[in-house]
Amino acid sequence: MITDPTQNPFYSLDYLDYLVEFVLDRYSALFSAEELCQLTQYQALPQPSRALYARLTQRKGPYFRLDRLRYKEIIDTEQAAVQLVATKFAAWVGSIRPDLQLALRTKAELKSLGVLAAYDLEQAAKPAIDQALLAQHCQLPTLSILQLECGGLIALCEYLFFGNRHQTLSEFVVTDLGLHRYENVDLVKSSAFASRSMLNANRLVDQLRAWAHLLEQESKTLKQHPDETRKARLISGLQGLKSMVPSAEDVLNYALTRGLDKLHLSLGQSLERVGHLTEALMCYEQTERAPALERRARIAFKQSRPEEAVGVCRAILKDCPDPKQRAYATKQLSKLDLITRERDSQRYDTQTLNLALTQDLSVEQQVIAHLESTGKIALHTENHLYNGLFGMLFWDIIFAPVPGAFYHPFQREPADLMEPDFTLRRQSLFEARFDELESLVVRLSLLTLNWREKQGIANPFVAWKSLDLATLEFVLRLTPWSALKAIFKRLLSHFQSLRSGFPDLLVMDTETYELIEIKGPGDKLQTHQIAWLNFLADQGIRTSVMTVAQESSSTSKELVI
DNA sequence: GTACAGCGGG
DNA sequence: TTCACACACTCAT
DNA sequence: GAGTGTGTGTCTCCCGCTGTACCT
Ligand SMILES: [Mn+2]
Repeated sequence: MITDPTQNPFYSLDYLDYLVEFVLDRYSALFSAEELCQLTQYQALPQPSRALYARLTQRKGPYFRLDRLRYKEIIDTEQAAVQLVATKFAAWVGSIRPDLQLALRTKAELKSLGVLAAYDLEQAAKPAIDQALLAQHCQLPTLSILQLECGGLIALCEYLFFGNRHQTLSEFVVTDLGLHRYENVDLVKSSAFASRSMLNANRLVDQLRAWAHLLEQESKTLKQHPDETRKARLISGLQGLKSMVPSAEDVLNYALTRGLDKLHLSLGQSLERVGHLTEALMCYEQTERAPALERRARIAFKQSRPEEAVGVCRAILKDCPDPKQRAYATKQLSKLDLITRERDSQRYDTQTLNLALTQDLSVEQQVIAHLESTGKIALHTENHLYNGLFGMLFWDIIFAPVPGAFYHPFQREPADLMEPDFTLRRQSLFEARFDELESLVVRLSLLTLNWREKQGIANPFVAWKSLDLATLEFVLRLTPWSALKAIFKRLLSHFQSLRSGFPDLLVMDTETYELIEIKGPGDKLQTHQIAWLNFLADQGIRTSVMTVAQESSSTSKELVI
């Protein structure tokens, strides 16, 4: 904890000071001379000015009415503001911006000044009022308006600190209030960025992804409501964006690789949607991330280059772990008689249940209620169950201070979690843990210990609210280690694509449990669900798919196996 | 008058 | 400002 | 039936205030 925001009126300033010192300590080599100078100037400001700056940089801004700035830790706001202006951290713009004199006033204020009645604008919308009064050069008493300068400086510090653009200083508040909890990891001088060029590349890719996201939305809109003009603009936007994507340099960090991968997929998908298949293909060729290979194969088929498509499908089967892409490749190749699909027999059970379904509850909840009437306890645990057990039993390894994995105190996961070499970089730790876990006593005690000690702390594998200790203990006790070990190893082999697809329900009887995937009317098994169902069944875990049908007019509830 | 969205504080 | 899942829709078969 | 898109819950807090639009 850095400070207690409920007690310390200067909490906002203390957080900013902490952050600035942190980045100066760790990243001073990445700042330009000008940025360093500004930061030094900031640190030399009198406390009230720094306090005001700390407040304003957290707000949307960048314009603020002096008369609306009231903070209990700042006695003389005007004096603090004057200092900020003197050091160029802010500027007075009230007298040179008549538009702001209007925009920063409320409708009620303009009304009490009598200008609405004078120009017959009582019923107009606020933007229209502002525009009209501005055009009339309407004179009003001048408000002092402060414009924040160097806003980018603190944004840069925040980006350096967190290594991403979605966390901000409010993370400090929320954490010190106990609303978020993060594992305490020794940061071992790890850095989010090793050089300025790496930093810049990350920020650029973040920006490009934001734009690509907007264009992706636009491409969806246009698919529904075609408009040639907007489509042409969209396409040129996509092409422009595509040409701005930096090539993978040698100075890559995990976040940048991931960002680039997602950017290529996003652009590829948008281009595909507007029918520019060749350019989409070029995007997909830039990344290994699923479903790039599948998209490449589909496009090659569409463009009548079956040899190329077949090659891509073979590549999927050769070294891609994603079940969805593998299923696609298998299907295509066997359709062409290029492989003999070893009759991938179904190894899980199926059952059908007729229920009088209602709209107000999910099918899963209704089945749970039905099972309870038969004396069984069912929970909708889905992916949380085995992932949660994994998180509990491997907690300290997930948060092991591997170089480069943790670089600030608010990380919910190691930076390299999704990397293929995540396991390799923790090889000996995993091996030792797998050995220890051979003992049921160790498994149970690790679970209990971590459940108590780590309660509520963020862990990418643990969804605290949807689990409870008794359930996990029950499952741990009743799952043979060989099965659990196999599940964990499969999870570890490619967490990104294998953490999902588990059956919906955990159904517990007195001394057994089973897993049931619920399929309501109109819902079908997905390929990664089939993959897990078969795998779990292979491990000897009772696994089935329950198809729920709307009960016909008869009132009987019957279970047909 | 109410409903709602956005913002800001802790 | 994600991701997983169920569900709805379209098209070609 | 396959492919694609959409809606929902969940994730990364939660409450209160303000300003606006729209309303019987
Ligand atoms: Mn289901």
